[in-house]
Amino acid sequence: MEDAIRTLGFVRHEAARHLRAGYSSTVGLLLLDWSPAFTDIARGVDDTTAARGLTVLISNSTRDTTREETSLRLFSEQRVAGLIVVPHDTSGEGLHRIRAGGIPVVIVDRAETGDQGLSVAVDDITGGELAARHIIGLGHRHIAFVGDEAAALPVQDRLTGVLKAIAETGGDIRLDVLPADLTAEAGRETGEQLAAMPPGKRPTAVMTGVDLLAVGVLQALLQHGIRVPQDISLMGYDDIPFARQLSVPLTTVRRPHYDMGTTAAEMLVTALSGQAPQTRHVVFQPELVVRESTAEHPTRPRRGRNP
Amino acid sequence: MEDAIRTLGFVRHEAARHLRAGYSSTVGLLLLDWSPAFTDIARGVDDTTAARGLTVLISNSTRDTTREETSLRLFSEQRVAGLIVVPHDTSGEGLHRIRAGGIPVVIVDRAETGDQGLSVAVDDITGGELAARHIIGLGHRHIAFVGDEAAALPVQDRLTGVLKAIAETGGDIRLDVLPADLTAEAGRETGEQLAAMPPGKRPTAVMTGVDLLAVGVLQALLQHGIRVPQDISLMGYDDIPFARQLSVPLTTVRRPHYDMGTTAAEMLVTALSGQAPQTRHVVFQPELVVRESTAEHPTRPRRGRNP
DNA sequence: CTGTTAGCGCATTCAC
DNA sequence: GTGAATGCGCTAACAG
Repeated sequence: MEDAIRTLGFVRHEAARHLRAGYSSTVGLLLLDWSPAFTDIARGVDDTTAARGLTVLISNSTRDTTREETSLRLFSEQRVAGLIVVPHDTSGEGLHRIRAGGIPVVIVDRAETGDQGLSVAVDDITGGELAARHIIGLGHRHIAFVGDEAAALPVQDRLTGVLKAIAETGGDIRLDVLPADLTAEAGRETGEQLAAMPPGKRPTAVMTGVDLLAVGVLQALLQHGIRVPQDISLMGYDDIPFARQLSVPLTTVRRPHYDMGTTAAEMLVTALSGQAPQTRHVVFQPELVVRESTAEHPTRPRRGRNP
Repeated sequence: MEDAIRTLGFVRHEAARHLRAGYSSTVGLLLLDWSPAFTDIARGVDDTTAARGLTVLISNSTRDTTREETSLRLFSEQRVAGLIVVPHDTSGEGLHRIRAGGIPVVIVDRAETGDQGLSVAVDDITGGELAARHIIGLGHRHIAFVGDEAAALPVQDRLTGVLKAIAETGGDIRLDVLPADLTAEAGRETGEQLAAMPPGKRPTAVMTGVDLLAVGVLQALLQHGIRVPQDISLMGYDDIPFARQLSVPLTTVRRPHYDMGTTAAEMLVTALSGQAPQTRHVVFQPELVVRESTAEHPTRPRRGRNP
């Protein structure tokens, strides 16, 4: 019988099965873009769901509210069994509708609370503090933060952490916030700006909202003969796989993207099986990774050495 | 009316629509893995299909025949409208069944011919020649090729090109083929082997089947104090986005992965609309990208300078 | 132009 | 145990 099915080339019609059964074995994954951090999350989700026989519908919002809404509507129409979403900041409406529809949604990269939803996030405020303390501890007093404070919530959190760390130290520290999209190209442009400043007026340390920005900044700086870390310390955020391989191995703050993906997928699978989740909201702690792109401020020696 | 639909929260049931209409608006994308080159292809496919309102089901075979078959079966069950597949080398059967089923399939990264299928590939034999000529032109006479000759067909093509270029020069060139999986980790291991050889017996130039391998080789070499390119020239293949950002910017051969993705998706869209394709088989030409990881062989000066 | 109906392929139910 | 009937939600065809 099984043999006959195979020989005759019969293939089950999933749409019909789905319609009849009332449930599907497809889950949706909505990313913000295809950058390395999100690709790692996708890998984690993919590995976990594939092992469970689930199919994954992947979409990316390109950080655009309209495209996000469209993707969510398409997912709804597909009647996905569940959804893993890295939300764009202005979202909310479409997600509420879906959750109201009763299908489980795991929010990734945005801290949630309450006993309704499911989420996987990273404590980026602490991450920002970690980064800033490292830089401040190195003696830097004029720091730049590169990143789009206006757009991405997790980047805002990092900046909040930086400000918190600065506030704690007392207050003779200057922080310039340089808005930029979260791409290597935007990093390059910011690097150009930095390079164009007179050396005396330049920040001595640059922190970026994401590693991708640091990649661009680094490239522009080196191209203009500005040495990293001797002339400027540079620090990223994310620890994407290539951070350690850059021309100057990047000091950064690690976020466990792959694990975020597997965790989100596991939470979703649990929810799909109807079980109560162990924890509704997982928050990963970021970790400082010191490599070679940061160094002590050259003209301001360590406290207690020189007068 | 439209308003009423929106207010009442009505969402079309895609599975029912699909079942009734007999066709779906979902296409499948089957990758070999989530490495940067394939992610770029996915980006291209995603951008193109999203603009057309198509949903993309993404899966990866992890270069495993069984997983490939499973993915293809799942795609069949979903009755995807079309398929874009980067095939694992031992595949064929499952694809034939699907094509026999009449749904259009675009094969990516494998040269196809004939007036039946659709394909997007790169002339990797020429790419291999390009790479080898560059290395040979630099005066290297003992070369290593790192890559899994046994597994991936495109990598075999590159090696074929290398051998061709070597044959053309006459014959005092030694080529060591070092098998390795196509990962940075495998590259690291190969780099360790290279570092362990006595300097005199070491190849003076290393070509890798993919950039990811070169990343690992470079890391291991530098860690053992072997300078690139002064002690060993290193050359990759692919030109992944990070190749230029490595600690030593990588000389490599560029393949236009993103464009391969958009092209494959456009061919699929054309086929779905029932039109005859302009060309069934697109072959991109690779391009040599010389950066800083390759240099002249130190002990063998350029012809015509010293005796 | 609006309203009704039939049937896509499956899984579940009920009859045998 | 095997076999036929039903209906999931849509859309195309048809009737009014």
